[in-house]
Amino acid sequence: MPNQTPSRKRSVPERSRTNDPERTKADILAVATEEFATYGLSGARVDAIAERTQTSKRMIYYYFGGKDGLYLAVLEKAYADIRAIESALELDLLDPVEALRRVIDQTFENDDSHTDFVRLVTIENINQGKHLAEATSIREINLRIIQIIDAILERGRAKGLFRADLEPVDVHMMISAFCFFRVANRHTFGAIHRIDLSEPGRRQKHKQMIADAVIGLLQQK
Amino acid sequence: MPNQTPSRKRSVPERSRTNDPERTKADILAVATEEFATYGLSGARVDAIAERTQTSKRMIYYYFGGKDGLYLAVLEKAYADIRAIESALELDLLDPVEALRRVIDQTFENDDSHTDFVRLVTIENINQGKHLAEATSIREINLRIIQIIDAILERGRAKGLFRADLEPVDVHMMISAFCFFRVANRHTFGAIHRIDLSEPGRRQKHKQMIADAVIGLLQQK
DNA sequence: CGTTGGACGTACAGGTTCGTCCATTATGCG
DNA sequence: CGCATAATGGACGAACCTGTACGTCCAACG
Repeated sequence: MPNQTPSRKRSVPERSRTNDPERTKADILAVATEEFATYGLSGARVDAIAERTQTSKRMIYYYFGGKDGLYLAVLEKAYADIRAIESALELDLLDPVEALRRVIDQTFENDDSHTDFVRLVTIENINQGKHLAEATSIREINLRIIQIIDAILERGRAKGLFRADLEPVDVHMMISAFCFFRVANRHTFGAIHRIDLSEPGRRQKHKQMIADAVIGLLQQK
Repeated sequence: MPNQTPSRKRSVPERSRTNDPERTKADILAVATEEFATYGLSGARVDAIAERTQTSKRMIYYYFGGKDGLYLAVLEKAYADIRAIESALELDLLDPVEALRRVIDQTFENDDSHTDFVRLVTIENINQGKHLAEATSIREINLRIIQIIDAILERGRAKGLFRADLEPVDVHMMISAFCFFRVANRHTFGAIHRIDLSEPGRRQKHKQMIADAVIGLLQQK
């Protein structure tokens, strides 16, 4: 007597399945991004991701190989999405100070509105950047911003506006540090000092602050 | 006939057990700090901590109630240790600019040399600051630095050196953001830009940068 | 020198989580 | 139209992880 399988759940076969690999992958990625950003790499649950997806856990392993593969895909997509925004800057015609102000504004707004991205980067640092090391694509993406700042600094120096002893990477770090910290550490910093960092007034003030500080620093001496 | 325990491992009974609660707790805390800082809250393993301890897992539950309790204790101790250092600053006699430079120097060195602390704060932010909210002691600890900066700003304004429209919290955030970011994001930032943020030359340069930027900002206008 | 209570160790129960097996349906192509 | 292959679902297993039951050891003290 072979194993009968009569008790199959027999869900109403009215709706037929439609294969759509791209949609399935995108669906998984979107849900996974949220899960990883919320709970971290070790805190995220594959089952939880699968459940909130239109598809099943089997598909995660089919397309992404496993939890780590999925995490890497999420990380790459997050960086790529941010790149798309930054690359759109058109600054060649502006005077250096104004151009720099726009770059800072852009970074500020980016970090502020893409909290998932900020959290993923934070998580990757907790993980000591091990996954990022494998993703060569991510490196190229971020060099764009260095080129942009470099060009601005060059033009600024040519006009005698900026000092010459600061490298683009250091200027970028200063800007990034401030904008990133505001978002990444908003919970502890907010709780300790009892302030809401997302409140519009303070937001504006902070944006002004970092711009004034960076530009002031470049004009010193 | 009482239950014989013949198959007992029979470890050389030379060394007798000495009860030392304080030592046991400190031992657990030290190991746990490292584990949590390395793997995060969800990534840390109670078994792993117990194994690297002189004592057993039972004691973790005995003294700290569980994984969460242990994590909270680790977090509190980390903040307390940092406080002890910062409170030692003696700045009343210095002129405001020099005093501020010392505060910045202190913050820079603190973050740079206490990577465990930086990682724990990062982890707590990933966790949305939920544990920190329960630890009222931590809040008080951090208000000290605000008082210090406030006093410096007051004296600076009295002498007509500093502008009046920046709050101590905002100045503190600017300093913290830079110093914290350097350590917290050193993996991703270092990998992307292929630089070693702990290299002495760059370290010095960064310390100079943030000090010049903050002081310059306060002296603007 | 027997009793007592805090400090401690071992083993395990209960639940969770990742990853896979097997079966099934869709789709493209000859 | 039939077959090969890609895409999909559900259930399951094995490892892992937290927390606990239960018993032992030790120092202090009357």
